[in-house]
Amino acid sequence: MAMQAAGTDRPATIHDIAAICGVAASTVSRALSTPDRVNIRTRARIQAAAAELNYTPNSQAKALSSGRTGAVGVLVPDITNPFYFDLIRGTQLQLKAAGYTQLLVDTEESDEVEASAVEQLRKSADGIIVAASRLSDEALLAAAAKIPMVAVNRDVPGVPAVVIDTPSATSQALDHLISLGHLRIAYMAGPLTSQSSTLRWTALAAAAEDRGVEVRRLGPFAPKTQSGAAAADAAVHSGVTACIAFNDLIAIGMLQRLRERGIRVPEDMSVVGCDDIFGADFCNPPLTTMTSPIEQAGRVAVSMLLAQLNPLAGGGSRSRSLMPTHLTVRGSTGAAPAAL
Amino acid sequence: MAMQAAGTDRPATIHDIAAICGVAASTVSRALSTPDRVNIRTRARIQAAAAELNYTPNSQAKALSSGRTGAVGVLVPDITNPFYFDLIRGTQLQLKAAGYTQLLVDTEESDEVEASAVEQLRKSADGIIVAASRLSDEALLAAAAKIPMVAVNRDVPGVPAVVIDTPSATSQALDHLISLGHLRIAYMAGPLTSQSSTLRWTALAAAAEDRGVEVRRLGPFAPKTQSGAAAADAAVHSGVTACIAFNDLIAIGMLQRLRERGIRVPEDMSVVGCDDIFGADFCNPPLTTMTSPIEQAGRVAVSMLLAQLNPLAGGGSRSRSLMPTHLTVRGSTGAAPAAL
DNA sequence: CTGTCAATGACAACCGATTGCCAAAGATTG
DNA sequence: CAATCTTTGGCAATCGGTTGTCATTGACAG
Repeated sequence: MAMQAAGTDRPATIHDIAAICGVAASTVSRALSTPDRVNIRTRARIQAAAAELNYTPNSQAKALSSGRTGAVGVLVPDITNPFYFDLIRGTQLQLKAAGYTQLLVDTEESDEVEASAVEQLRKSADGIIVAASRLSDEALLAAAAKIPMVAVNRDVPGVPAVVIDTPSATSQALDHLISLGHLRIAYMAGPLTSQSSTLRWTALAAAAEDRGVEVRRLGPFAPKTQSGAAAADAAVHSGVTACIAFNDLIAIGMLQRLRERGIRVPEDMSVVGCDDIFGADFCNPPLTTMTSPIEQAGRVAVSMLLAQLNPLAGGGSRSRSLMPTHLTVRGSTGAAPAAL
Repeated sequence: MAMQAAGTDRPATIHDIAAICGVAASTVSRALSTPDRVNIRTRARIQAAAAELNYTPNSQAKALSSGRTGAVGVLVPDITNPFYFDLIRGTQLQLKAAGYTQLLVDTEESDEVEASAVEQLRKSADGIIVAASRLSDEALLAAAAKIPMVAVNRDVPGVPAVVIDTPSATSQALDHLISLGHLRIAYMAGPLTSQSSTLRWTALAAAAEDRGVEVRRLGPFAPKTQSGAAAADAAVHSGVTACIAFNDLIAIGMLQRLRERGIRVPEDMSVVGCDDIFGADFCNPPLTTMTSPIEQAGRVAVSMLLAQLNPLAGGGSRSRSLMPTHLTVRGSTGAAPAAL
């Protein structure tokens, strides 16, 4: 059995170490955080004692006195959406590497929940990463003034952001469909509050006009596989031969519905998704989609946030990062059906 | 512009309220947390002022002085595994409903990372939920002695747990396969450190002996779609006509590989998964699998943990909860191929 | 009219660290 | 040998609450 902390089962504090080493608590604090301010021999003793007692600083106390919490809030609209899994994984990895803790919050696609989460996190986190914010531009800007923030897939001047460049990939998708002979194409829109969906539609409409093909907008549809049924029916009813969906969830849902209705993909209808989430490669048929570097976006967002928090080295941190995407062609797109 | 906190942009504290109401800070604290200890009129004034200043208690300070953090750690072996998405969603929902914050940690399938996370969380969380722990029985028991804990899918006497009863579902799966005429069946095992995999195999082997069919164990395989390729090859090589996979990820990976190799499912080979994760219903062919109430398990785990933390009402909290599962038959299982 | 008790709210210690300020001790220099 | 500077480490305040203790007050019973 050990000598010192035999009886005490509660975690060691800075005072325990101070008592053992015969120094003041403040000296222990300095030895551990500002080693240069302490004599090398005292420091060694203190560090040895700390290791002996298996000391870890109490993060609450640290946060209270220093003002920094060592935590970063990550806000996502829907924790069950696989898109955010990849994002969360990216942030988690990078945050852990930097010694930060991730506070994950599901804002349930609600601007109110999101606003209150921001208010809450303002005190318990050093910064936040907001994915696909549902807040208005003004509200987001106001929030960014209160707490260091990086937005993901949300472009508001004045708010540092990581934006996945799906809009430019939509023209690749469009060209792909055109090259397969499609002339009547639909865009299956996402939520009205989603800026991504709006930007994607704008880019698509511009590209369509440029190429002289007709693209109509249908929806909005909730970004869930279940809404794919409605989307599929709407697409069939509108008479298009190909669709570009707001995201893979809708696209996968469409595939299921089209199969149920006996409409063959891609012979009768081509479907393009967006994001290349888990499942896009093994659905039936495998989904042609715009592949996004989601996890990487999460890592970049964390890097930008940390740069904001610790503005140490030279070179001001970039305030906007555009992530490239590309079209991944699989089995859900094919030649347009011959006109009757 | 407002009267009081016009200039100050930093969050209001208990002292601000005290100053406004002309009472001591402690009175404010009591008015908000122990309303009965304060005169109803003073209380009203304080509450009004608190609302006016948009006061929210500082969670760090609260944690430091009260010893309770209002946070619960959730440890999962692999944050990218869709199984845990559902679990996380369940815990997130229930924790939020109870006013707790979720601290999500990815232990990377490593017992060391897991142990250090537990040690860390011990000070910054009121309790933890450990999914599919990789710790030894002794280590887990020791950890549970230090901090309130609920294990998920890990059965160690003395540690409260939520266990999804997949072992008993394996005999359903086996009977299903037998009824389809399969006589040579393989179990594609998960990680050696996974207790779930071991229990599932034990149950399956017992059931097989009971029914007089041959079930061999192959693997272990990592619980990822990528390992499905190796699993598929092993299954084909072993000459079985049906497999029961440790989980859906492996099963889905197998489907992909079998398709590549031109082996038809279910005509040449039947595949059964486990968990019914996102994707199991739209892969090709749709996967026959043992459906687990994963999200519900997360919610139950939180309830059990909270009951442990606040042992208020009568009826000691249950220390073990078994979640029922059932077989969901889809397209990946079919009649055994006729013997040559 | 006085003694007892409950209700109320102030005071101060405390949670575990950080940090500004200062004094003591040792090193350096003229 | 004295004067000055530097290193080192202690003291105490602070962060924002919680909570035990105690004094004051008014109500009520005897």
